[in-house]
Amino acid sequence: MEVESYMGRIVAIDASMALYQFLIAIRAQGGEGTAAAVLTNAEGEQTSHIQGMFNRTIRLLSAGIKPVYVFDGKPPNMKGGELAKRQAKRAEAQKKLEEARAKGDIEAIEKHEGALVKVSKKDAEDVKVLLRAMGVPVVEAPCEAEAQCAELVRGGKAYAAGTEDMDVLTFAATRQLRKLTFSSSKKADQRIVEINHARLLNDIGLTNDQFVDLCILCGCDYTNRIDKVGPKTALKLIKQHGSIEAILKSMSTSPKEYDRVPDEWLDADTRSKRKAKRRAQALARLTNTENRVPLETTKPKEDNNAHHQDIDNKQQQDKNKIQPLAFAATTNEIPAFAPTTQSVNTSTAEATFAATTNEIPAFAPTTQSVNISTEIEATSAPTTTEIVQQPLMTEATENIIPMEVDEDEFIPVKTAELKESESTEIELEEQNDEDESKHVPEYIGARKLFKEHEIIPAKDIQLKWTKPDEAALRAFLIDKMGFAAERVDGAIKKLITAQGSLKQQRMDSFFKVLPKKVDGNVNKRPPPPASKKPAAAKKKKTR
DNA sequence: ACTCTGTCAACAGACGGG
DNA sequence: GCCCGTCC
DNA sequence: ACCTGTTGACAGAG
Repeated sequence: MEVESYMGRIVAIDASMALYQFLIAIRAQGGEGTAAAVLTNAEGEQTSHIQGMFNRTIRLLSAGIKPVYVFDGKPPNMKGGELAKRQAKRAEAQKKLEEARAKGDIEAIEKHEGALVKVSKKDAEDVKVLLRAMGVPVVEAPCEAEAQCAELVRGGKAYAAGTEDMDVLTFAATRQLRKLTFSSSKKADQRIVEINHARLLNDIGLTNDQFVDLCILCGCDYTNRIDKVGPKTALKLIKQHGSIEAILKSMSTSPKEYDRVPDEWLDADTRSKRKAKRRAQALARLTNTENRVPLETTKPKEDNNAHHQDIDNKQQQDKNKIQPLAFAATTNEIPAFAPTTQSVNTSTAEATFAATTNEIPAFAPTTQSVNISTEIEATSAPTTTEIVQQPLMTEATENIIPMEVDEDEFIPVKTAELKESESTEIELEEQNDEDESKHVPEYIGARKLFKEHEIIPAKDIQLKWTKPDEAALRAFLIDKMGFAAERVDGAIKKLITAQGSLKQQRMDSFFKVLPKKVDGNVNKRPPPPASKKPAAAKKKKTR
């Protein structure tokens, strides 16, 4: 869509994500032999994000688009393995950065600095001050900003969520706008991409519940993924079976396939059985080193994982010989039963999540389903509201066939010989098993996160765009942040013009026909065309 | 040889003058 | 239009 | 104290 089509529209934007991007992108060369660094004021406070936000907001307003910025609250208390992975990655980057600094390797410094960019509380507060002075509304989400953006759209307070992050659709935002970063100098491809949630569901032929499951399968953030299952396969599987539970059940008939399902996705019972099997395999291989029987899933991909393996080896080599073997036995980076911080974190995080989700008030679920089903109308309306609620979930979970433990085709088990040498490792693992009786499959937690995310109901939020507070802006930008007075004044002029014309444009869009050059019309809400099929490809096709 | 998948690494702004 | 230096 | 999507090159499986 052309920019002009969105004149007068309200767009909810995830501020934290924008800030993050600005901090990474807006950097200055610091002269010869120095790494590029974020812009700062005299006190050394970061200003790149201020610069970026100020410019972009003025540009949006000048185009007649009314932004509302939504800030993150507390992170959701889940993200078990993912969280641990990120922490590890971060620590690694930190280490590498220091090494690079010591060596004076500029390229490496920049690379690792980028990986460590973080939006601090203060950064966000600074931007809130800026936005309020600009007369632009700010919403503070209780949890994830994307979820709150989606609620604003669903509740009619905003026309669309403006973000690149596909998660808003999983949160059931009615519309999403991408590529909202049109620039003043016209480069090629200035189009804004609009994605309509109801149409998307209609086109790919899924209910919202199925769509959420699809996103989880594709690896939406909060969970591990099933190896070999990407977008295409995930869609195929969901269409074929209807839910993750049904897919798992189907996969459980083939040991080879079922091996790919991450431990965290299994219920406690199946999971501990699998672990018992792995343990037996590992021990058998340990004591039987001359006579190793190759496992089918054993080949580690040298190129991909060699790095990680090295690290693991450095740290654990002599402590625990089971680790490398276990690593080989699973395709995941971190064996779930390995006595590392990772597995501990995972279980505690999940326990916390399980405990807290009960407290989440009955916000979203009803609103979501109702809105979606009313918009879908034709195709799948009857099913959407009821299809996947608790009953199906639990029922299906119970039906999953546990993996066969005893018949090991490849392992010659000689239990008697194993015991004395490896008893310590075994004890370690069994201690973990205790906590794991409470284990809830990861994808179920993720599902809850998408469907019952903590939000402020849209009806409780009032949005207002007011005249900018010129004095406050000058004080903040010029005096505090050290911006050039000339530029600021110029920008403020633009801002006032844009804010002033907002009302006019809005009236125009109500009472007048739109400018001639626009061939579509703004209010067009195309009904789901029964014939239009190619759109299904649009979602994944990069084009 | 060809297609479909998955994985990895690299990368991300906006303005204005020339 | 595109390229490139600059923003703090 | 957490924080990501896209792209293009590439490898492996069917």
